[in-house]
Amino acid sequence: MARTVGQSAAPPRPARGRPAGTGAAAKKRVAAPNGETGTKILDAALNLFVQSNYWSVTIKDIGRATGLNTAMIYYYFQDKEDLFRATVERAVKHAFVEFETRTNNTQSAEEVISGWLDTHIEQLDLIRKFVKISLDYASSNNRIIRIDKAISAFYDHERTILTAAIKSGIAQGYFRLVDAEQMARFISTFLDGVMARSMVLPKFDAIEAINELRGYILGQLLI
Amino acid sequence: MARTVGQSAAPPRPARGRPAGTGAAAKKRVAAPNGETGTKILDAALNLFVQSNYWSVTIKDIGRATGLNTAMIYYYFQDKEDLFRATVERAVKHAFVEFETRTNNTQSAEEVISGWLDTHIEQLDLIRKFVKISLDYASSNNRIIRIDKAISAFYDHERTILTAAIKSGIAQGYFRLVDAEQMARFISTFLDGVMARSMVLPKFDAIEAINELRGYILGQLLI
DNA sequence: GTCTATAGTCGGATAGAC
DNA sequence: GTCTATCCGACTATAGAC
Repeated sequence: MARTVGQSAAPPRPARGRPAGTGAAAKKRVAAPNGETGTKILDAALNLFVQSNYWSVTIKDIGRATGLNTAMIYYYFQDKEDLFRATVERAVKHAFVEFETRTNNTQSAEEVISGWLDTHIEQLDLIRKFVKISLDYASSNNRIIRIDKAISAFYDHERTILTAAIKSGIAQGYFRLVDAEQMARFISTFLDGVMARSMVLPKFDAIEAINELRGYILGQLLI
Repeated sequence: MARTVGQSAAPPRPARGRPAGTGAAAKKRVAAPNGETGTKILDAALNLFVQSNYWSVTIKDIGRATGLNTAMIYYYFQDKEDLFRATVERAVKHAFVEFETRTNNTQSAEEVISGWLDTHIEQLDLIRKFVKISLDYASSNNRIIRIDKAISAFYDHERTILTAAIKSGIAQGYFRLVDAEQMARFISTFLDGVMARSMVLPKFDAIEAINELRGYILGQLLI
């Protein structure tokens, strides 16, 4: 984000509380978080992070939500940031699975685009969670390559699917000759707006907005 | 935001650190924050809140940024939350001033709508700040009536201007007969998407996106 | 109005028993 | 794998001198 005032960028402050790496432990995660407990922690953490935000949720909150002792969190994850990273990656993976299921069988270009919007309606909560934690992560000033990649992967995937569908529709003579990349970006940006606005204004009707988008888009595309 | 998991909503936790109202002070703000120093604090606070977020910014950060002692913050504001409230209200007020200046002299309906987009391009940074702190506030789970009102006022103002312009254009025969409310919501939602996406993806070209929106909108409206 | 100093509290992370 | 107990640091807010 552009900074307009001549303040020096704040370097990432170390987390509050006892500094990590103080003790003698070798600092390796003992268990891969794929078992029952690790997954339970990830699910609870995601919901807590989404309900408020990364900085407001404490390790003790996650312990309470899972019925686990706080020390258990550190048995499965290196630290709070590592837990957040795993949470983001898991959310993206979930969203992907839904998307792939949707776009798996070959469909007409119009069905792909409309199906994409349907996915956003059906998976509204999941995608809003993804956007929410992406926004939180963006304001953390602490880049983590794996998280950057997970977020980019989501948007790249979206762009790829939409662009291909639009180009295909044009090639087959169903769609008007539009700039496919631009149109895909337009759809994607609007969908982000739906997610953002439904966070800020609880009365906002996200489904209605998506359906209105569908009308505009198809009106533009269909010959 | 809808909660899908059966966890009880976390009640707002009291702020960390020493509890407010512990001491004997009468707890009234001594000075109205309109003087030089109060304004300086507000400006610095806004920029810091936007650069990262409410929970990561400390009173000491604001002290450093202003060159003031931390105790001075509490001389001008009741507590951190009160400072945040004043910051939001100030940002909204700023944005309003810009908008009013723009929409002051009578113009054609097309000019009003296009001018609105121009305002978003020219005041991109200011409006993004507003959206950013609105999003942060939305995830605070701690409603403050004055902040709710300030945020709603912004969106209501936007809706009013756009709807009126579209209706006027229709009445005067320049625009197609569209649902004015729906179209205004569409524009407004897309603009939110532009702001959100430019936070998440630094490479995103917000100005280009707004100009593309202009093309779509005028294409829809103009006969 | 501005500062120094510090109280009171909370949260992240660890050690080590079982 | 799970828990108890606790350390250490960071934070908000205050008291009170000047």
